[in-house]
Amino acid sequence: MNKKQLVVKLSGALNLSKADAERTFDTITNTILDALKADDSVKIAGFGTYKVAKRKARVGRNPRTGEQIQIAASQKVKFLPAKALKEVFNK
Amino acid sequence: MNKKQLVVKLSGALNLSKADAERTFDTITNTILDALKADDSVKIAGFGTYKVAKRKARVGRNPRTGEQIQIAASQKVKFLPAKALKEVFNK
DNA sequence: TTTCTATATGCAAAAACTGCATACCCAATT
DNA sequence: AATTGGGTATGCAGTTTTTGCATATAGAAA
Repeated sequence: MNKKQLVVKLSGALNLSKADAERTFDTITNTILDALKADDSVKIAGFGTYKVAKRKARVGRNPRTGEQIQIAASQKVKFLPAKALKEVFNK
Repeated sequence: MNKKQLVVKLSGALNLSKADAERTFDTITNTILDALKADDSVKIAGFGTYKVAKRKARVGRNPRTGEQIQIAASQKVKFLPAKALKEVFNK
């Protein structure tokens, strides 16, 4: 399912125009992103937690040439599924 | 930030009551979950992709006792941040 | 049409996962 | 508004899993 299909579903479920549904959805993702940018984690009960994970620098490799490469430290957004979410998929 | 705080922010940004903002948000998470339950991945351009990862059974270990443990196969929801999202946190 | 994403490759190192106790924070009920 | 029940974070070791490097291409999405 892509974003467009999701927006269509939301449009129906929320009784909104597609444009409004999309705007609503974008507002939510932006709100979450803003919190993450401010180095805050976002905990959503029954769904999961978004947090920014810091990854250390390390040695990588160019798979084509086999050549070693230094990989800089980086940050990435992590999503940790809530307990309820894990149970849904393991019953 | 927890769900309640997020709902308050959305309520302001979307000009909705808190109850409506929460209902809207729940509808979105439920829609995503339904797709995942149907074994579909959810790809949101500019944000990320949710998919269900299947993990095989394996042998683990109790860190306290060192005892070997059989771990059953399981599934978990994975979130892969989109390119745009990685860039935000690495500039 | 033009941008975005998945894939596939080998390999080193970081990170996750396991059980479990404690502390903590949140959500819901009274 | 306050209490309580429950989910979540943390630390521990050692093994499994994941990550992410470059790059082209195919396919899909905006």
